[in-house]
Amino acid sequence: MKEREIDELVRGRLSERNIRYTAGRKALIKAVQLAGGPQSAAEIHKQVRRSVPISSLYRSLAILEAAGVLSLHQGKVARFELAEWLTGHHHHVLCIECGTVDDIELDEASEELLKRLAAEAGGQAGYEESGHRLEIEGLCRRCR
Amino acid sequence: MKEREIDELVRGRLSERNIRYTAGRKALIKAVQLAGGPQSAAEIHKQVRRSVPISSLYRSLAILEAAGVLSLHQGKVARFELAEWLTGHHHHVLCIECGTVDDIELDEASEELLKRLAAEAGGQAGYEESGHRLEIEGLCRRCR
DNA sequence: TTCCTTGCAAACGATTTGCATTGGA
DNA sequence: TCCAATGCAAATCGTTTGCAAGGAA
Repeated sequence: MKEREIDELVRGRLSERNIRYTAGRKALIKAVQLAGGPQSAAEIHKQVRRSVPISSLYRSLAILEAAGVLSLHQGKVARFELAEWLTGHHHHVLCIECGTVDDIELDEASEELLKRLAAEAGGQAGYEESGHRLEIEGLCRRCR
Repeated sequence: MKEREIDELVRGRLSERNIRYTAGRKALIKAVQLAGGPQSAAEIHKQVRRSVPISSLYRSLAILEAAGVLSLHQGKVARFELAEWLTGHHHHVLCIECGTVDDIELDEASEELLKRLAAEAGGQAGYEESGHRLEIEGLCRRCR
């Protein structure tokens, strides 16, 4: 999708919600779009420092996320787990409501499938695959 | 793997590196192990507040991670991307060397497979699956 | 004795908030 | 005009560090 289209879609979504699509926000969206992967506030700020002060940057990120224009690829608190040589290879399920993260193990066939799929897709992207992880999002039992 | 075994493995790994396996660290490992999923420093601290002050907690987390006993499931800076209704559904490839993150799209068949696999596995874990993401790690072209 | 680890307090960096001001619909 | 957005500075939160004291090898 090209810049112009995204721009129009974002403008529409925001105006429905009485949120203004100002020059600063436009710059911010453009920076994220051009990056080609998830960006931190600092990285975005690097691209828009002249036009957007850091406080507005953070405020706009929060507003745009709440409006569904941006999505949070990973949160800001570090999370630790036992290394895989202690736990065995596994994946995660995350509750979108309460934030719980549970470990899950796939059955052997699925794991084999996934491994092959990851190696294949990684290869096509020009990467020499060395690992993969699957994160499944949803509502946990308690939040349902 | 049971608590006792993990304990021995950790003790071994640490002693090789001249790192002491103190009561506080043991408590910390136990807390992570019992949690069943990646834990934040705050969550771990909740379990060991009587015995481990927050500064020691953070220090031990860093030491244990460097020793390969803990692994960081997600870092501490928030990262944003455009929502999927703007970009289309996609996944990520990460270079373990330079940290680049690239978006990739799977072919339809693989995506279908993955979607089914995620819904299935999420369901078994008691989650009502609403999404999934695959992160593939490896070496990018430039780093190879 | 040696040196890793601890515990407290101070320092830090990232993020948030209060408030007066600006600017778009 | 009205209310969202801005910009600065102060506050806050999670995390890190300095340093003196404690404890294991």
